[in-house]
Amino acid sequence: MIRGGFATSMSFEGKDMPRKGARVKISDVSDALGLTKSTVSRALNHYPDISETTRTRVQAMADKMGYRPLSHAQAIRTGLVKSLGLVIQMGDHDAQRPFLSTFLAGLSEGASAEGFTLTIATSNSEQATLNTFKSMIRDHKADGFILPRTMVDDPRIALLRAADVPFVLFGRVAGAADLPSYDIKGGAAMHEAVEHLSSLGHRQIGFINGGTQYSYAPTRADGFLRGMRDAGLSVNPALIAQDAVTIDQARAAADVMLAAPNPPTAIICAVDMAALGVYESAAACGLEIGTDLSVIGYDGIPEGAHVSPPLSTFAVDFKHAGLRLSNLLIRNIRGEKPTGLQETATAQFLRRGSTGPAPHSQTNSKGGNYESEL
Amino acid sequence: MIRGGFATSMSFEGKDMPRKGARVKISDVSDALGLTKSTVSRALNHYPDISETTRTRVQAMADKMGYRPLSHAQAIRTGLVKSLGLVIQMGDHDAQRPFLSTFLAGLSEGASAEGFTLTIATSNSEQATLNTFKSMIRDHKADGFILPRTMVDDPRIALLRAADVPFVLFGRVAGAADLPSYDIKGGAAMHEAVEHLSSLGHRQIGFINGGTQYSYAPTRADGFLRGMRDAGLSVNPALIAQDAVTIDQARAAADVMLAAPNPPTAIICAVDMAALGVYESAAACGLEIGTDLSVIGYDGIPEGAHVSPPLSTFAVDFKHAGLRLSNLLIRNIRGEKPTGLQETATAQFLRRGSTGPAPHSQTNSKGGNYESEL
DNA sequence: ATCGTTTCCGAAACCGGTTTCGGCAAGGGT
DNA sequence: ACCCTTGCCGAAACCGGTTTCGGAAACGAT
Repeated sequence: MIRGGFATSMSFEGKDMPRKGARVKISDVSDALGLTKSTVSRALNHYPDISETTRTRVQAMADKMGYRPLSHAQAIRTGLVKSLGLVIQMGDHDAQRPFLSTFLAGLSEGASAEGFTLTIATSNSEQATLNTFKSMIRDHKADGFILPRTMVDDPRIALLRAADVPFVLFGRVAGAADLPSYDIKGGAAMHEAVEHLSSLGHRQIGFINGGTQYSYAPTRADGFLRGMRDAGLSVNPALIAQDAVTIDQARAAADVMLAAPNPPTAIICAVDMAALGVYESAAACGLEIGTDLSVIGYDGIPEGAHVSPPLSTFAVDFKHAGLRLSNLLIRNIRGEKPTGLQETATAQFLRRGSTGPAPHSQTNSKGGNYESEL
Repeated sequence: MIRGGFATSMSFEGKDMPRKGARVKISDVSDALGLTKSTVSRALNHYPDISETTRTRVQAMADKMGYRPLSHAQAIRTGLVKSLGLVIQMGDHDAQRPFLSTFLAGLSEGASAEGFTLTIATSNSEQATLNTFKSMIRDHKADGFILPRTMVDDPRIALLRAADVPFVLFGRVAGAADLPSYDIKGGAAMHEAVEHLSSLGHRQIGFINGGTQYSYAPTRADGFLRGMRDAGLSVNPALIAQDAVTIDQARAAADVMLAAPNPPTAIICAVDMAALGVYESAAACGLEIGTDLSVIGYDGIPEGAHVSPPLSTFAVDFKHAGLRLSNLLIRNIRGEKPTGLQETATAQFLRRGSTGPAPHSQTNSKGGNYESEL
């Protein structure tokens, strides 16, 4: 056992034994097996011209020696750096901030499951974002990109399409059915919100939408309008606001609504941050949330559980979103057709304290009975 | 002009002209200049054996042609992938979440300023974090790492030291004066907090510390104790709590303090989240923040400005922290001695509504006079 | 037995750079 | 005039892989 043969599988203990701490490279594996590195490479990459027996033999030795190919070494030939790119645009509004960490967790998990890493960059403006994309594409820092917060006319899409670089959208965009995407059905959520409030007797329902430049805005507005129609409620244009993504913006919008001739008894917000603005506006008006005024948000930010009363909202699973997005992107990078790379998910309604029966309601005042409908 | 000479500098329009859209590689540059690629490489990398005239000539042509070396192509020879690694450990507590985006913005800006990118990964446990480090080191995914939330006995440090990989600490750790680090002087902030409260007449001051496993905890506790001593106040052990990093944990700790024989008139929190917990506890006790009970936080989370009353706190510039950390790390990667790679910064006190004169105070009840001391 | 296929692997080129080595020409000293 | 530096660049090896090409051996069919 000590004086081993001269051509056994132990031969890599000889003079060619890799130094302690040194990376084991492909030639180490091929030397240990008495093969050439080209054979080892093809074996590990499942080339059809390698026999199954040597393939398993190579795989076993590679595992035993702990061989892991250097991704940037293969990248120079294959053109794949095994990395997913994410450009985070700060500043327009903070709404994505609360979810960022869980979103990243999902992305990271999905990426590392396939041996990919996550390369991220930040930018302060749309122009800076596009420039960042250009330089990352030029230097091939990533094999594909995740595009958070899809916009209705998204310049990133044009850029990436022109550069012929794979990408996946977080949020669908009209007229681009051939693009990989993952989306939460926010329209259905808004529809469900109206349904819920209607069942509680509300008839004057306001809607505070998010940023109109984002693709989710028309979708959620549509869901709200369909919900109103399906519930047989008339829509009061004075109770619809746009572009409220911060607390202050939403507060201003709610101030106007609550001072209108026919003030709403409930307000649906396209984003949770806006709902928190409604809280402030209601407090200023002396209205109590949950009794005088019902509020429903969307996103499921942690703060929503700590405000008083706790915010009824639609929770989005951002970790799962990240997980799916990275998976879709990787499959797109590997050449799958975009048609099969489109997924949607549902936001989960969390009924908490901010929704209650409509005040002065002649209809059913006990809304709890309707929970089973949700 | 159309029939150009056959050996002019325009010669790269000939058959060897790079195809439209194709990357310009180093051989394109060398061909255009009539040099070899080795010369071009050395010229661009400031080798001393290249004459100044050809160096500038090469540089000019490289700029003109838009040549950018492929970082993963040079990596295979140089061993540098031009990337900074960040492993974010989720879950222990959410405190880092609110700052994550600005922190990343700083890191990204500092990295890209030197041509580096940011490679990030997430993990769910300490063990997973260490494993992630190991695999990222083994596969050389980054040239160095940023270690957020330094712990008192940090296993990441041992791991990275053993692997001989550059890294920089966010937060100092005792007994490791030879490591690159960036830190905010939280001890000084706590000291200043006591000073401020003392000047407002408070004599019973509680302290709710953060997670004891983090290196900031003893530092801030020390700052608090020194502040108490310097203010001539006695420390009541019953008014000191540890390990409160969430709202609920801090609420529980405050509940105990406020029920103590000698309840505090002010509570200093090592983290803002804890301060929010104190708000809840005070509300439950019927105490009004800012008058019955003063509260000071630390971190400067955005929510602090929106609670009622707005939270007095020490704001930390996380963007600047990220900026400096990436700079320090890059310089460490480039071989600078760790001794010169240590920086500290100061947290800025934001006096808002949660601090007021001590109730029943026989001393100065108008604390505003003391603002100039801060 | 002969010949054409397959099967399977080695040899060598290649990817886009970097680094070592050696040599030519100009410059300097005597 | 000769030799020895020095400055400066080309040639070639190298980094750690991948991919193409070609040929030897095994196989099958006639």
